[in-house]
Amino acid sequence: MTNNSDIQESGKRELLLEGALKVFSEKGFHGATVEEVAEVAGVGKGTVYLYFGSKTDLFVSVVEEKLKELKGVVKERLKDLEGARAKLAESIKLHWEFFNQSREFVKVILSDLSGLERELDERTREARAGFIGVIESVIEEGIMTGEFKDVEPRMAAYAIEGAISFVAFENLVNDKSSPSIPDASQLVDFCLCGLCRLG
Amino acid sequence: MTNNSDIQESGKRELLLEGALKVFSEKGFHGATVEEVAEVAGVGKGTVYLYFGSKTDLFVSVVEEKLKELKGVVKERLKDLEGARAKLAESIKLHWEFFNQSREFVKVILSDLSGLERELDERTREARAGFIGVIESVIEEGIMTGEFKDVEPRMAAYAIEGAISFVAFENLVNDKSSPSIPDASQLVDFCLCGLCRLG
Amino acid sequence: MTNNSDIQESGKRELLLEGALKVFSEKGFHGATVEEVAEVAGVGKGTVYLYFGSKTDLFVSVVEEKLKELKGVVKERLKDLEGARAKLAESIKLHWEFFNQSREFVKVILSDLSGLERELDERTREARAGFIGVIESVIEEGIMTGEFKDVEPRMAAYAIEGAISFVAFENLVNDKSSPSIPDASQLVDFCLCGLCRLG
Amino acid sequence: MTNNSDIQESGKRELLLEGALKVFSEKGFHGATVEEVAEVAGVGKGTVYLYFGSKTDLFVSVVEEKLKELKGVVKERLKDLEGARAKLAESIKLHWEFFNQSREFVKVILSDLSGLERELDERTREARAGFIGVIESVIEEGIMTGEFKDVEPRMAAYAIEGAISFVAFENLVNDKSSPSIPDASQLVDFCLCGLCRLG
DNA sequence: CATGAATGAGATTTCATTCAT
DNA sequence: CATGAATGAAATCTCATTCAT
Repeated sequence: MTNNSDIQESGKRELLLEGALKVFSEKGFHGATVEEVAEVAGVGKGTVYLYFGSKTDLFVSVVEEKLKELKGVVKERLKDLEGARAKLAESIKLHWEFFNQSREFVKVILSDLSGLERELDERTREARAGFIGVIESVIEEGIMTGEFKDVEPRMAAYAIEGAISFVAFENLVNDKSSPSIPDASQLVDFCLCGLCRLG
Repeated sequence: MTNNSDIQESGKRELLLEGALKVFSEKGFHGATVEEVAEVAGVGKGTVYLYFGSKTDLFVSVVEEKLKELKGVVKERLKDLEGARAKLAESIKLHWEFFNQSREFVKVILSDLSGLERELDERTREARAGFIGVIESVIEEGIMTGEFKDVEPRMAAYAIEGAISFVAFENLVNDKSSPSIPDASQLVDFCLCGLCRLG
Repeated sequence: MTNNSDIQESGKRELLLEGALKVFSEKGFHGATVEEVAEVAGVGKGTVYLYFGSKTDLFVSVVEEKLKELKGVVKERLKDLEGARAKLAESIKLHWEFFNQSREFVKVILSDLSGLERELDERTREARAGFIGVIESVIEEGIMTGEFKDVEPRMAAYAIEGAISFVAFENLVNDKSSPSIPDASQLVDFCLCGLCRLG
Repeated sequence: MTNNSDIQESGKRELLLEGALKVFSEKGFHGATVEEVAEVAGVGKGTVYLYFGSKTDLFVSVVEEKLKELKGVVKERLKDLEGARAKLAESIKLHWEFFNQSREFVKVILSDLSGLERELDERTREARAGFIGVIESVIEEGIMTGEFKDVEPRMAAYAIEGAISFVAFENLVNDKSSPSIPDASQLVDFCLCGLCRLG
């Protein structure tokens, strides 16, 4: 949809996104080569450029895709919940599950994109913003209903995102095959109530 | 005959570390070139390899150096404080100041090093762990004194580190010349007490 | 059952030659892509290879076609003329008109085909030679009748061809929408009488 | 002087220009590879980019260099001559000698540069114009002194240039080891007096 | 006959690293 | 110790050509 939009639905685009996710996750943006992505996707090198404008476009597309996916899941699940607290808890839980399900993806998110072309950088930022926007909304809602304190919603959202990402990343680099904290409840508690024991 | 060790006392190493910090911060690991670092440091390109084994070694050294520095500062300041709460608050504050003082450094910390040589990767991890260890200790102390809940200290430390980093990063990519939240008090409150209104 | 030869009478070949002329003229041999030629011709990319052996073959065919066409036109017009002088003048005029009618074609003629496959190179050379042969014959005739000096006919023909081509090309690269010398009379005079003022 | 101006005088630049002249002459711009040029020049591939910004820059530099050289030679020789006629004759002679001395260079001059970057295209045009300017001046002089007819000087200059180039090229593609017309006198006569027998 | 998705050889260019001075 | 000219491995991307439909 980025480059050549009218290509027959052969599923190659999906194959490529999957392969790219895998390779970028393992090696990061710069460590990965287009050739390897193509190989993993089971297509020729040139085919990549039939579906994506450049290596960077491919990368950004992977990020967009995944974040959009998560955003969708989160929004869907929040519909049935009442109360900002419950919603935030659920968001964090889903987020956590997502990161532990396709764990290497954290590395993709944290990948060094300094020096990307403006437009693509923009797209990454937007995808991230869109995704974080969901959490931001929940926080805003909580502030309105009085459940949450009067914080800067965006800041809080990024703080939460950061907390989840870093814990997930830590799990990852320590090569634990399963996360050291098995469920998200500790993170939920941390975000909602902080570290301090209540008065 | 001021100094007879085989450590060159010409100060070039320091010059290089400074230059590298600046350039890596601006362009990230992959965006930076050894040549530019040498230029900024005011030395020849070949000189880099007299003091550092490789570009990566230089990069890792910068990270180590900076994290060690911050670790030292934090430890020093914590000595005079009483109570894990106060100590954690101070840690966060210093951390925040650090990130906003040499703001671009966040990018360095988050830089994509996937696929690095094992040894160097190890050193980065250790530097980070050592640095985070300070916060971890404070948390452990708080748990013991009953100030903090009985959380997994490492997880909590990473959550805090992540929260700070992401908020700082968000400030960065939005090109705000000054951070949107001017001091760290909101972050401190978030980490200590969470989002929920008490009672 | 209009035509039973194995020559496809769908007109695609002609369409392709036309499209190729246009595209090669605009972008030169190397700047043009087979895909664009096919697009302009309104056929599929693969179709090109049904009618031509390769991109180069297509290119050479265009040259052949056009030069043959011009050769035909010139020969036809010369039939009714008397005297080598008049014939040469008419040839130059037609040549000039041709170059200014499909002006970009000069670029095609001058296009860099170095390193072409021998066979194709040969064909270009022959086409050019055949085309120039007309002028050569006129010159030979003029020498016999005593109208022209006893020059090497081929050399003279190439000199004339070069003079016309370069002036046309100069017009082209200077982006003049109409040639700076509107008719060929100056060129005719140059070729017939040279620069020097008589006696 | 194009890219990195302050490189020690190791003679590599000259080596590269020579190698490039040779390779571009044999294979044309597109047929030549940077690697081969480097090989012929006896340097590494990367070295090319130390002295020239790109393959195209290298190519244009060769053209500039050679045309400037010829221009210089012509100007020098014309100084001692009297009369536009004699000057033009000498110019043509030198031109002819030049083309037959480094004969393959014609192909370089005629090379297909469609689609070059604007700036470089400009440089080629200017080099050519500067070179042809010499002939143009001579023609202007001749017109003023009454030796030549009142033609458009630029057109005449290009016509002459074209005549010489095409004859030289014809010699070349026919693989004659020595030119079919050994000296330039026929060309001189053609340009000065045309084909027609006087009176 | 016609198509265009797929391919992969091949070209340019960058840049970490070396080493002669 | 210091330098920076030289190198060449490696990566991205293009595009003529093929072939299954």
